[in-house]
Amino acid sequence: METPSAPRTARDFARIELTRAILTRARAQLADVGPGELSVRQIARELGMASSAVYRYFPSRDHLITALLVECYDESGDAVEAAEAGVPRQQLRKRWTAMAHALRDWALDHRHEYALLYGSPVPGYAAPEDTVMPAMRTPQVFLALIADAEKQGAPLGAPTMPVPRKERAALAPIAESVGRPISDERLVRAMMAWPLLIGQLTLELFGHLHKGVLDYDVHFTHLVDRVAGDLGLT
Amino acid sequence: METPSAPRTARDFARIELTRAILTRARAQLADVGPGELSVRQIARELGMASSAVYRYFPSRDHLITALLVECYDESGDAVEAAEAGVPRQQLRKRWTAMAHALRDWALDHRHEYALLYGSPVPGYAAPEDTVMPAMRTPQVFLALIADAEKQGAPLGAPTMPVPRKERAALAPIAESVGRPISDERLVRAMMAWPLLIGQLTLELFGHLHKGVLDYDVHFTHLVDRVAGDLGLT
DNA sequence: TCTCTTTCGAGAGCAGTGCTCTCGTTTCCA
DNA sequence: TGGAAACGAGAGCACTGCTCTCGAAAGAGA
Repeated sequence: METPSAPRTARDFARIELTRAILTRARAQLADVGPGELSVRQIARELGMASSAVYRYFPSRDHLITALLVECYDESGDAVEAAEAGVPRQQLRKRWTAMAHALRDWALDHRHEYALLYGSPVPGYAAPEDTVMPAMRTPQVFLALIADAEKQGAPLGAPTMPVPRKERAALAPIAESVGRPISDERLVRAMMAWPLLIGQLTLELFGHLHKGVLDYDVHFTHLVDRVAGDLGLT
Repeated sequence: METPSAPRTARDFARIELTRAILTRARAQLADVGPGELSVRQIARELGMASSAVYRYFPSRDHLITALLVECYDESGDAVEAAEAGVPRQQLRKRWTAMAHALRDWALDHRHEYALLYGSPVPGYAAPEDTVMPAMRTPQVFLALIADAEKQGAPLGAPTMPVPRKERAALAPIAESVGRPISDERLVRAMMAWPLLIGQLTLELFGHLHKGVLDYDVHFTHLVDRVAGDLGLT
């Protein structure tokens, strides 16, 4: 599993090259079969090697899938970060809509990968430590945006209800992990925007909503706009 | 697959009994393995029959899973309907919180079943017609509640933004399917509450949020309260 | 440069899967 | 009561993840 810290010998190079090749074939396979149907033997076959040889590089199918998981987290994180970074810092609303639509676009282009990230956990429920950092990238882009809004003193949308003490306590660890000041009210709204985004994409991609009855493009756009208003992003 | 419309012979009775037995064993197996790991052979083994015999009752594993799907939709629908029906009609807020918490409770008690319903689609992406009716039960409870709120003239929470023409057009089919008048603004908010609910449950159950860092009980409660306020449920 | 150890790929094999086909047996219906 | 339909069991096919062994290749230390 572990890559040699400094590739020195020809063997080291061959190893990381083959590791990459395996991951690449796995990704390609993921394009049309879904994480559950991913086959180690098929990958080996496409690479012209014995299936047992793959296990020199990934000790099990689950480890392979885990590697795929961080790769996909990183890729979607890249897409979101790039889209968000392309907008001038003070245009908060546009930064939000850019990242939201970037995530959706990526999801639509990589349905099985999205399922791998945000669908039901596929292996024997193992979320190894390696995955939590890459998984946090997109949420962190979002929270940084929220912190910027706080810093700019962007007024929130119409007030709703006070944040009770218990909820404030529940959110405290998250507020702390951001490392920048965010008002409770703003944080609560942010903590509703994220599952709304994921929930909407999940319902769209997994087809749980009556197919074709809803124009997802315009609905998603409107939904993102509303969230922007709610978060006071102008 | 199809059950005899009127069970008359002993064979008919045996058939529906065995069909039920298979489904029951499948449900039991689903309690601790997840939809993807569901094994026809294992079910046959537990029932003391040859695996080939199962195929007399379900032509394929996917058909079995589909049957499981409608069963789970119905079960969660029952739970939600029961909880919502136990609240006096005019207490709109309580009806909402009751159904939301009922859904979450059911999901927490049936994680794999929830994954089957709202996680990544497990078979070769087939959502047969049989599943759409049961799948609509819970959303329909919710929409009926919204229609009741409209009828009672419950004032919505603080205004946010107007509903653009395109969005109104997109939602038209859904408004129509409800069959009762709902203002655009209210419908839009309802159409945000539902994915928020599903998204929150998905993130909680699939553990995509840093484990243990958030008290899901209190957060979910607060979130549901906020949605209630937003929907004008008092 | 020559050993010695580690790493590698390939092949066979195990236990499991979904699914099909056949072959007697049982059940029902006319 | 005889023919047709449904049934359960078993063998078998093609596939899976994974393990083990074995011979070859590569690197490291002398």
